[in-house]
Amino acid sequence: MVSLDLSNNPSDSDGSHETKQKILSAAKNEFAQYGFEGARMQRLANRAAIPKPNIHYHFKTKQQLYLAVLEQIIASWNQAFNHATAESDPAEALETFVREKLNQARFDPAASRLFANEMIQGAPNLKHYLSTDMRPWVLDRSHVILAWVRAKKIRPIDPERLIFLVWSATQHYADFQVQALALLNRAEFDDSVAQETADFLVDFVLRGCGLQPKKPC
Amino acid sequence: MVSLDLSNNPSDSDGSHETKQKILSAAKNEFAQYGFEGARMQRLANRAAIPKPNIHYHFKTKQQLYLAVLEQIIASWNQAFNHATAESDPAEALETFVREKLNQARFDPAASRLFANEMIQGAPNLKHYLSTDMRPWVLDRSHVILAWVRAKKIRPIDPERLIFLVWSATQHYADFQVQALALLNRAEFDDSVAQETADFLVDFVLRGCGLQPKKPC
DNA sequence: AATATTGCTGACCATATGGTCAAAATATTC
DNA sequence: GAATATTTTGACCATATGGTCAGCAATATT
Repeated sequence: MVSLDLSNNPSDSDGSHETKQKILSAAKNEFAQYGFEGARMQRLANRAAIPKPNIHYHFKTKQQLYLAVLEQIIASWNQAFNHATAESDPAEALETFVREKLNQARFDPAASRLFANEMIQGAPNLKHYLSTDMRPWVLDRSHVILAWVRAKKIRPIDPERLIFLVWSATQHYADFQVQALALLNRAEFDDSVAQETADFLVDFVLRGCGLQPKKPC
Repeated sequence: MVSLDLSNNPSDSDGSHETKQKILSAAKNEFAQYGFEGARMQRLANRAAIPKPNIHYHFKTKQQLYLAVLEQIIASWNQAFNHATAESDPAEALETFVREKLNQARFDPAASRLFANEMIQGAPNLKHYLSTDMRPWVLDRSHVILAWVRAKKIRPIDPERLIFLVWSATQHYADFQVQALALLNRAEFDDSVAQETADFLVDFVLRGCGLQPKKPC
């Protein structure tokens, strides 16, 4: 599901690898919070606790660093919901999908926010990825869902929109975390909030698909 | 539901009003796309087709302009879902809510994206608004939903999370429009896409709330 | 131990940035 | 229609920005 390729320095044997990861991590957070144009190389360097020129040693330009971060994020997003097949139990598969997506959003909110920023801007660097990698993946997953529909395991439903809805509902908790916490009157996105959220979403999605919720009333 | 107050120039009688609105409109788009830090005053001036100093005549600083835009957006978001009462028909009220929210996202995506940017950044300028205005509003709306639950018009459900889900599902179509179009393989968010989306979401939300969808099978 | 290679950094640069200001243009008042 | 107040703008400024570079430090290599 990966398409970007931006291998940078030819030598990645060992020592500098650590620094490079520190930079990538700091960059992810900086870009996530401020977007590409709003990100500042100096502030990024401060985050990584290294001198600014060191960044430019490992990544020639801001743009290249940004692309490297994007690549890393995309590469890490290739697991969830891939297990499900036409033979799977829809309720179980959907529940796994929702929980995995929510975990991604929870444990790597910066990745989610960076992606959000890129989308808001019109995906100037990911347009190709959207059509070349993401859409085929969605199509593939849609076929599974449609198989469930044909087998009457699930009510007729637009699979693409279902996937998109799960994405929005889960990612929103990462991207709009301040809002979520303010509205739920919670201080932080801790285990209890996460579990309540996951339970709610699973329940809601299953019902939306016409499936029985876990706890029957 | 409004709290910000940043009246700028004392004289707003007439002539400059037009220019001011042009600036505000251009600023909304610029800030929406690039966020506060990524926005450029010069690019903003180009959008508004006026010289840059003219902006600073009407708005002292970038920050003040940003706040003025935020204020305008917030003020325009005070209608949807306010009609519903404990006596309303839940299905009807929820449908209206979803459709109104989706229309907002569709016809003013810049507003939605600007708000998204502000949330992603941690709401540095809207923290107070979230707790002082938005949360009370959500609480108030929650009471209506809870009344429906008590009256057995609707299944037991967490009202705050329901509202948050509708927000996320609708806003996502504005904020992630490129992604939505790429995944749905559509060229633009036209009437047909909008209607299909609205129908899907209404149906899904109603089912999620345990209500009968419009077209019974 | 000497040498080559890689990794790191302080000082620096050209340019872009938010913002100013005085003067010009326009509108308003008497 | 002269006088006044408001709005617009070209020229300009101090600073911040992404990026460079020469040299130093550390690590491999021979």
